[in-house]
Amino acid sequence: MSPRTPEQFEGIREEKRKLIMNVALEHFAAEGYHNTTINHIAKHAGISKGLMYNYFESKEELLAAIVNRSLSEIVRYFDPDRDGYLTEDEFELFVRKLFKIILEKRTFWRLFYQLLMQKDVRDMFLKSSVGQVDSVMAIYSGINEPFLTFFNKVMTDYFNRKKERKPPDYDPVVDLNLFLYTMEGFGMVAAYLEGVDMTNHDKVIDRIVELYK
Amino acid sequence: MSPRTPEQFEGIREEKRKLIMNVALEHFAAEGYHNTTINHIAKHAGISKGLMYNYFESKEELLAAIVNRSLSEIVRYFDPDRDGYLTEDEFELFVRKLFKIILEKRTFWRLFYQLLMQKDVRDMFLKSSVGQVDSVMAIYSGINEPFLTFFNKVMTDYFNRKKERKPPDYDPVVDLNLFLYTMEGFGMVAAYLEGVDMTNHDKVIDRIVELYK
Amino acid sequence: MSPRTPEQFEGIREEKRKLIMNVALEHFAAEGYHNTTINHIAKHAGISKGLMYNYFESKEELLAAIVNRSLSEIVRYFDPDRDGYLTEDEFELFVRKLFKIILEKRTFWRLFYQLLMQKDVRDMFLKSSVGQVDSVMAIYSGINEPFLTFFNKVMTDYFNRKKERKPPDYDPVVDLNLFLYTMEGFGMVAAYLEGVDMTNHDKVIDRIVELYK
Amino acid sequence: MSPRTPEQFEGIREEKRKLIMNVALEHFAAEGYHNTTINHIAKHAGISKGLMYNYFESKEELLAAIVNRSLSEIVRYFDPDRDGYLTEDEFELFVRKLFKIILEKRTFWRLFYQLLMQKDVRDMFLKSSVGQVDSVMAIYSGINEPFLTFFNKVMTDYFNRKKERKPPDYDPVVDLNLFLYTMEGFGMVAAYLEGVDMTNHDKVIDRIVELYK
DNA sequence: GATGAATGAGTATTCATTCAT
DNA sequence: CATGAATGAATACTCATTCAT
Repeated sequence: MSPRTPEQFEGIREEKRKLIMNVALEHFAAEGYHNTTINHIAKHAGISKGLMYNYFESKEELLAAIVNRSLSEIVRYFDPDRDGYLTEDEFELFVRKLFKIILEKRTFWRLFYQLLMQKDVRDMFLKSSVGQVDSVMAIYSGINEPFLTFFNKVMTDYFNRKKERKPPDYDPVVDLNLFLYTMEGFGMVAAYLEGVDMTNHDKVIDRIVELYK
Repeated sequence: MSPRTPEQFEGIREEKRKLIMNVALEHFAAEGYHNTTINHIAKHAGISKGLMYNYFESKEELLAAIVNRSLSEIVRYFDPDRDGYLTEDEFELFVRKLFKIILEKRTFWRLFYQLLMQKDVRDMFLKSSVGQVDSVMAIYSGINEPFLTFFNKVMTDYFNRKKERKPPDYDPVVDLNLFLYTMEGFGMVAAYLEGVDMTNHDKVIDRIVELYK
Repeated sequence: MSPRTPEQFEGIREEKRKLIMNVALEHFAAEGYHNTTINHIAKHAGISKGLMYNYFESKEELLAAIVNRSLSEIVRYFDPDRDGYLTEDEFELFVRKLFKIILEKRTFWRLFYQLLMQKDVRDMFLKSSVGQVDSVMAIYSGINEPFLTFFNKVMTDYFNRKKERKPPDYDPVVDLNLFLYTMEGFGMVAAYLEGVDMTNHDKVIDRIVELYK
Repeated sequence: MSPRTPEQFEGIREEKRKLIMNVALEHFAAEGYHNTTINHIAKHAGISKGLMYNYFESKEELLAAIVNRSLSEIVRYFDPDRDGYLTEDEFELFVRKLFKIILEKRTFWRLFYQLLMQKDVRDMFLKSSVGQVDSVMAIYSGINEPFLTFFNKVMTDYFNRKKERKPPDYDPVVDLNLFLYTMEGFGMVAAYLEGVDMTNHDKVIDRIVELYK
């Protein structure tokens, strides 16, 4: 019955924010951003519409918070030693990690690809564009430019170094592109095919590692 | 001064229909289906809102008409001799054709991927789902089930036959999946990266053919 | 192949007008005035929307034409010798005629009662109101004031004269009102009850005659 | 400054609902259901269009709420001891009550008859139809089937029993029909004739009681 | 903090009517 | 005479956002 400390209040606030974001992610991913009403989210989060606006300035800001949270998480997930040098084994680890996170966070990816495809929403995030690395990655840039630059550099470097182990006609840029296409194609399918049959996706991963390591 | 003949009317209708569909495709692809208002389309097509409804029963029907038109075109595009047997050279031809159409119809694909990502819109088209072949293809099924079944069969057959030319540990299902992922990833990137650098995409195609032929 | 004479043209025009009016009546009565579109009528009459406006200046005018035609018909139907004196036998004849026409022209009455109930439509017809005689009759006034005045006078006169044959407490105004209510209630039920059971309506008529003759 | 209690909210809701329904009834009755726009109602109720939809899901639902409220009231009004037996005095009471309510709720009846006459609106309410008892009553059935069945039974029973007190050629079905026609005719006239002269309606009631008791 | 009543700009759609041919 | 393409004002309904309590 003793009055709550400021820390407790802060804790409660943080919990509520998380709750709202989780509920919103669920519905944004399932029904689409435009089709999900604030009312709907509030109701499912067990709070009032008004309170929503106490936690988030707008529907857009709510979306941004969700995307940023998940992307940060992903960036953290790949937080390497940042030495900028990817060994073959580190590459394999990275690929396997990437697949793991794609399959684990399917709900978020469903939302993410959806956003990627809608100009107005994309514009919220996408500020600058970057050369080699592609659109899925580019969306980071609005949020985590340093990571993207880093990723770009490391990957290009890795594929360039492969040249030594490959036939003379080997083109690292082509290989990098193919690798990225494959990962993205997989991501999209994994995110969107409802009952995606992943029984043999282990073999697929092995094959990718084999092809691009 | 003499009244218009039925042929003239038909001509006018056909022209206007095309005009509206083209304008709508442009805007659906660029701004998103939900964000493109009928008003906007009408204005850009230089007609009144009311006339839109003389040609299309609803916004949904307009979208359906656009998608059906393009998909039919694509199906026709791949209309083979239908002997169900894909030789290696036919496979190569098919891949090159696929790339060609992806790059030629980027506007449509931009719309298409967008639709794929939005549950409510997807539900308009997606009726039945099919085993092996993935989501991008599955959307055909609502429209051209026979083609999809055919495509599925032919591709599976082709990759199975490759087994003879490959090492003993070769797994055709894995290879087919990788191939599809790559194609889809490429499609998405091509459709979405605004100024996608396709300077070396010929080499990419060559490499794909090399990998999956 | 000889060119049509002006009379023939006029005849064709008259036929088309009738056709349109009949089709329109059918649909106005069944689906309601506001729910029946000009397009619908034109299509069912086998002509173009434009031509409709060659025959009738507006939807309203079409409705007015229909109502006027039918009411005139009814007025003509009751066209008496206009001596203003209704004998008991003439009264009975009149009642039986009234029932006959109600049952024969149910489609029209359905429309008529519908119009009666909608202020905006009623206002098209109803100009002046009249004392004793009620609303169904009052609607005539906009169209056939003389008939209504006549009807009013004759009926009042008839019921007044009945006083001699009735008990001392007999009130002709009350009786006239009751008579009119009954006729109107019957009219409404006959017009509106889909499969109105009229098997014993002969007995009902007999009884009305018996009561009010 | 303290937040409103749920009871306060409920109170506000109830008041506003009533307000909207009353305003809507007024306008529906006067201008017709189709001619009364949501905008119009909102403006006259002093609220925004949007708020309307906070209280009623649609224009149709608003109408249904109005009709149901009034019909329930009427059913309650006639809620007898439900012994199913109508004595002569109870019949007289019932008739007088009926007239009373018709004259008191003229606005509602104006709407009601109007609805009865419009197929599309009627279909909203009219589910099942019933034998003897007529259309005005039949509209109850969608809402209060038990009451209608009860009414039907009691009335038929009452008129059948009268046979004993009447001449041998007395036909109760005919008499019941006539009675219903008269009541309905009166209802319609009362509802619709703007300045209906009801100065002598007491005598009319007396006469009806005299005729059908 | 918390509520949900209230707002209003926006959106798809309808339909009587006009008019070039 | 005849057609139906074209118009535009009107209409029901939605939803993010505000705000009094």
